[in-house]
This record gives sequence, C-alpha cells and structure tokens, in this order.
Amino acid sequence: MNLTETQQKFVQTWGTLGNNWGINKTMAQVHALLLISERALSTEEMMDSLQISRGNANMNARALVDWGLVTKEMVSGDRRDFYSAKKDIWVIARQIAKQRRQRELEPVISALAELRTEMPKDSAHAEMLKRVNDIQDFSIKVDKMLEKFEKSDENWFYKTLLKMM
Amino acid sequence: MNLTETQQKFVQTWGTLGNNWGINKTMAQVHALLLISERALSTEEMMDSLQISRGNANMNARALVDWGLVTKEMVSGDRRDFYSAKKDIWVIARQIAKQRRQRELEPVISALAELRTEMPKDSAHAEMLKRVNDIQDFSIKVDKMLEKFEKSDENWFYKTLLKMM
DNA sequence: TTAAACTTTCAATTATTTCTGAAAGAAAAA
DNA sequence: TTTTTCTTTCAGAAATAATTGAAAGTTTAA
Repeated sequence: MNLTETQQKFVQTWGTLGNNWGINKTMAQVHALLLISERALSTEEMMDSLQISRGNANMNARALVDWGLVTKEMVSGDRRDFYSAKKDIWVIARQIAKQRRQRELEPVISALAELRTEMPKDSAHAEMLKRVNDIQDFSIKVDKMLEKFEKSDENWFYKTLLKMM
Repeated sequence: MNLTETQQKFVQTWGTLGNNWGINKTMAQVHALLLISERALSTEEMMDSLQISRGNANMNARALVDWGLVTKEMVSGDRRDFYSAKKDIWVIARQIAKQRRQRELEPVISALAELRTEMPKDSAHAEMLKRVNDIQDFSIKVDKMLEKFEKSDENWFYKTLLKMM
C-alpha cells in the first residue's frame, strides 16, 4: 500500500486528532491507514506505508483490536495476520465512547464514591464535599448518557439531535 | 493551604483523570486544588500545597485562565495575584466543551474540508472519499451538538436527558 | 523432527513533554 | 530614583512516553 500525497495527509490529520485526544499518534495513524484501505493489510504493509518498525506496527494494531476498532483476519493459504478496520463511523464512535467510558470515566466515578465515604464531615472539607458531590452527580449523568449512546443506533442519534435543536 | 489526606487524594484523582484525557497532570491538580479551596489562592500557596516550582505553578494557573476555568483576582492592599476556580460544574463542563471544540474539533473539520477539495476523484481514493465524507458529516453533527450544549443551561440538559431515555 | 515464516516481547534508545530555578521584567513602595 | 515584591520567561534537566530491532516464541509445512 503506497500512499498518495492526499492519503498521507489524511493519515497525518487523523494522527494529530488522536494525539490531541490523548491517543498514541501511531495508533491513530494505523487506524487511519486501515480506514482508507479497501482490503485488510498485513503488518509488513503497515510498516511500509507508515515507515514504522515491526514492533510498533504489531503493538498498535493489537491495541486497535483491543479497542474494538479493528479486527484481525486470516486469509486461507497465507500465514500472515491481516488487519481490517470497522468502517461505519457510528460503530466507531460508539465503540470509542464505550471504551473511554469504561477506561476513564468509571474509574473516576468509583474513586469519587470511595472518597465520599472516607470524607470527614468537618468544616475543613465542606467545600470539597460540595465539589465531590457535584462532580459525582455530573459524572454519573454523563456515564448514563454515554451508555445510552452505546446502545443506540444511528437513527436514534438523529432523532435525539432533532429534539435537542 | 495545607492539604488533608482526603484532599490530597482528590487532587491526585483529578490529576489522573486529566492526564487520561490528554490534559497536563499538574494543570488538572492546580484546578482540583482551586476547586476545593473556598478562597482564591496565591502562587505561593499552590507551590506549597502541590510541591511544585514557581514556574510550573505560574504556567499552569495561567493555562487554566486561558481555558476559562479559573479567574485571576486582585486583593486590594496585596500585590500578589490570586487565582480562583469557577465552581459550578455545568459552567465548567460547558467551558471545557467549548474549548475542546474550538481547539480540537474545528481544526479537524477544516482539515477534512480542505482534504475533500483536494482529493482526486479516482478509484485509488474511492474508499478514502467515503471515509472522509462520513467522518466530516459526523464531526459536524458533534460540533453542532457541542455548540448547543455550550449555550444551554443545566435545565435544558436535564430535559434532553429525559427525552433521550 | 527440523526448518521456515511469521508474531510477540522487551531492554535499550530516542523523542517528547513537563518541570525547575534562576534571571529578567514589571509594578508599586520607599 | 532605588528598592522591594511579585510575575513571567526560558534554557537546561528530569521525567515520561513512544519506538526500535533483535531475540524469543509460535505455528505450519517440509
């Protein structure tokens, strides 16, 4: 897979976006590459296209599988692993929402809940108590909203959007 | 401001969360500190509480002002700057949404739009064209949703949440 | 078996980000 | 003016994260 200039620019853009959102740049680039490829790619092809090492390609491809954004595919008569990205943007968005909720939001909700039980009810902690309560309530709301989104279909999103406006 | 163990834990938790979301850990910690303080704090107090250098305290406090999460306050008869965080979680959430939209989402939307105009209409770019179109459409939807959220009040959010469920 | 073709791991290296602290800058007080 | 008190900047140091590449591990074929 030899990238045209335009394709490289896309891969680059996606990498920058990912990076801004706290995602490894290479991981985002591998994802971009797979997104615009019409067939599944081997590790070798990813290494070539993105000029990265074998270890890096392998690690990031598997991280993407972990995130549920990419699937590993076997081609009969070929011993190599091939990777292919899910192409539906709604599926992708939902998957990312799901993973971030699990990995980043839920731990905070638990940590805050724990903090709440441990918190002395004295005046030194009065301000903190307010903040922790507020943030906890808010986080749970966001959590529920994301959960709903994860289970939704595209159509639901459109309808909700309409209702919102 | 000498932190109790519980307060330290909160600051720590907030720092970890921020870090996960691609935000500088210290910046998140300074924010947490200001969130649970009932009065505005001086640079010196932030340095003490978080065990960080003057430069670091100053830089991150000002970054928070940049993000619109913190305001600089002057106390008459005192030459020092004091910093105080906005306390309302809805205001905070909206402000973060606004900033991330501006800083991270809009650049991607422009980059994709530009890409779209430059993209050759040949078969080598067919797959990419589909992806770029889909992502672009989706990004604009999210952009609009965030814009709506930014201008909303707490009440609107609750109502929308209800409608969604 | 043994060899071949691939994948995975991980210690060492490289790159990036963050932090420090001292120096320079700015504003008020003496 | 000069001094004092505080803020800001920024080059270098430290910490963290990402990447490499070679060796070890696996699986299939010969």
